[in-house]
Amino acid sequence: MNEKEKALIEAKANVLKSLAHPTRLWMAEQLAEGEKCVCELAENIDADFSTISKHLSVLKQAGVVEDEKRGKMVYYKLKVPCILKYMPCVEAVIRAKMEEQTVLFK
Amino acid sequence: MNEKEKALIEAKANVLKSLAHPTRLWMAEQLAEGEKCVCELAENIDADFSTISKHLSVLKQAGVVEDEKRGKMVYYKLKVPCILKYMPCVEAVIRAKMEEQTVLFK
DNA sequence: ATGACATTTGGTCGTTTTACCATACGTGCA
DNA sequence: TGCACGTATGGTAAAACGACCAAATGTCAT
Repeated sequence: MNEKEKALIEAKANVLKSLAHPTRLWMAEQLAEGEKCVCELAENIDADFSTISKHLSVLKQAGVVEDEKRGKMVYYKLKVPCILKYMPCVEAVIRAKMEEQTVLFK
Repeated sequence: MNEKEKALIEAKANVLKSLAHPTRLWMAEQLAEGEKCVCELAENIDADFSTISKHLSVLKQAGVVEDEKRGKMVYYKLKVPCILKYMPCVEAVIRAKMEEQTVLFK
């Protein structure tokens, strides 16, 4: 693996990592419906505002979302919407695992 | 968000997390070509065997890969191959970010 | 300007992750 | 049976992460 491939793998892993947290994944899924301000996202998250803000910052750093300040509020939206098209496959992994465990009881 | 939704989000985040490490993502990509034994994967990774084994164990726990022991060797393969179909979109995120940074020099 | 509001930033601390080393386990061959 | 080989497991230390609190920033209305 050369330097370039290594850098690409690291970059990809980083994008995945940004989504690999329940709160951040949930936020991204919410944004799939359209842009939302931080306050709207925060309504349904039981965590400090500063925590929420930091999670959004991680997604932004990763390039998954972008923000725009309008008045007092900051709006976030998905930057590359396909980023969530993947979830059915992720769910397939989970289903496969659950089925396997279910078999143990038969 | 009810308990069930919460559990699903956590499960999904967990699958993503298993892939959100350069070494593990690289391994998964290698396995897309077909099953490989630990020794084959190890050839191209600069890390301790125990480290490699633990990474594979994380992928297995997450349900992304499965293993099969044949003789002295253990073979791993992708369990749900679609899990890598996503990478083009992940790369799109990276490209978008890079283009943005490039613009800064114009 | 002042205060209230929405969000971000800095600091601290407990938890999790990751890498390495040493060691254990299971398998096939001498 | 004993040894070498391929892989997994346990322990430990360093680094990264995530949550909270406190305080800063920027914006709007007064």
